[in-house]
Amino acid sequence: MTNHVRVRFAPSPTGMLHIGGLRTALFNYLFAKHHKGSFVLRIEDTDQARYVPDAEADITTSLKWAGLHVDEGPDKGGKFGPYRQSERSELYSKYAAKLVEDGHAYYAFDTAEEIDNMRQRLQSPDNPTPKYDSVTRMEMKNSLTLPADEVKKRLESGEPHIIRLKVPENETIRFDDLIRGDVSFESRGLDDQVLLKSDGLPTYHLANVVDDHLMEISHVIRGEEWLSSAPKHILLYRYLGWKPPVMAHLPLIMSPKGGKLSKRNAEELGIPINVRDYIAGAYEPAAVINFLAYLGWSTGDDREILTPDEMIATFSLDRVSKSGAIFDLKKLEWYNEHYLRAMPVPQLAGRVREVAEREGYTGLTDAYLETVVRLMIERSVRMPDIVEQGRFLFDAPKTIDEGAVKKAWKENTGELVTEFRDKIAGLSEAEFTAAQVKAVLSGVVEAKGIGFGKLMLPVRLAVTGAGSGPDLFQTMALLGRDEVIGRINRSLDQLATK
RNA sequence: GCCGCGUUCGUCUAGGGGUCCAGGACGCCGCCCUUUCACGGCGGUAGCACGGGUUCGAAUCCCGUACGCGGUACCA
Repeated sequence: MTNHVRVRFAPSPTGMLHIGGLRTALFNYLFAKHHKGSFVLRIEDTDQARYVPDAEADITTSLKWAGLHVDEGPDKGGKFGPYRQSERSELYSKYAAKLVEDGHAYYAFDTAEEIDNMRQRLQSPDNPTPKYDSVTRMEMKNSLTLPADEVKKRLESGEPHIIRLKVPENETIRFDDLIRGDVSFESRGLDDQVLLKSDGLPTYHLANVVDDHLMEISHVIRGEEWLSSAPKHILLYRYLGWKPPVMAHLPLIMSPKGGKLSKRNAEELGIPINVRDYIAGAYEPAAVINFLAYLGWSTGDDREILTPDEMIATFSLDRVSKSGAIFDLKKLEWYNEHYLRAMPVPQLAGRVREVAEREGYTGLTDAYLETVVRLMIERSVRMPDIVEQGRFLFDAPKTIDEGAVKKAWKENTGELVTEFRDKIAGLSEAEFTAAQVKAVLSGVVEAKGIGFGKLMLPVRLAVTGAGSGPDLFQTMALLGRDEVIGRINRSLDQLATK
């Protein structure tokens, strides 16, 4: 298994890259890197109707963001290209024709209506979705039922047609899945899968088999939603005379509400569904990757935080679980906090600057921003929280928390705060340090013989507008004497007129 | 309906016949730290779906049931 491991991530550009897709990509990537193999990106754009022009760029951007670098792909090239299926269409029709020639596939001329009619005719409570299969194909319009010369005539006249796989009537198809072990299907339960569509393009089933073989893919690692069609793929490998790659079907990522994680059942829970939403939400890629890695996989020891290298070193498919994993946003947030706090302050400050400037807080020094980061980091989940939760460090509060005022602002509070203000006004800007300001406040408190909080809380309210937050004295020192005094004056006015 | 795959704390999981009256992490709860909040530290809550086997012994093996999920397209 250590020989020439080649895996692929093969998304179809029908929409933005899904978080579940990123997890599939991650597992492929980790497996490839663990075995010193290749990670291939292949774009499965065989569905003209659902094609989304921006999707491929989104996939590429998302993988880069996550740090999953591809060894071969549309942008990167490689000796197995092209890596877009739309650029390989002749290949598929060639193999489809060969399959027909060998008697393992056949031409079908049925219109959509005719297939519909068949389904309606055969539909019953016992069989709600009749298939085009080994029993019904003999009553349809195809090269198995039509005389050879008529088939030829139809083909030559350019009549729209498709190619279907001729699934054997009664056979057990089994394969060994690396995650699930021995899996078997009865061929009678399979339909005669369409291989080549009437637009001349292949379906996923044909295309993935042809490409995986031609690209020398050693392991197919994909979501469990593909397990049911795996036997058809096994059949195709056999009929084409190829050795199938090793299969591994990953457990699905589920919504806390049940079912596959999808836009509908995730976004209302605050779970971003597309990778681009994580990027926009400023999640830490390392956190998302660490979180995703543990969704269906574990190291077997007690580690929770892993660097990419550690993941690569430890990863193995036999430690992937079989059952679906529910997406836990709280755990992702825990990971995100962890990685956020592990980041060097100057680096974080640089990123905070971008957010701050976008909101109009310009002209701030690096030193200022770095202090903001130190003050806010312990109470932020994502980077932009530093600005959102710490807005009072950028701007005077527009409002003062009503509830906190009710609790902390008593009869004589105004006078106390006024006295504190007058005292700090006597400090020079240079003297206006956290320690000094704290000493001033302590002095007032002691002189009045009251509790520390009786004055500290009102001052906090007056300066930040909130009843809680980072250390008040460091906050005031950062803001500076004049700003603090200005805010206190405005708050005093505001609270006096109530 | 049929086919397939699953089922250990609320969640992610460890566990691959005795060392498990089941371990870790997130969450939740409590205490400590702090004359704010948060961080941090400490502690706690909580689980082998059910029923039959096999075995001296089962969370671990087998069968069945229930439940969940996936598939059942000229979509991937």
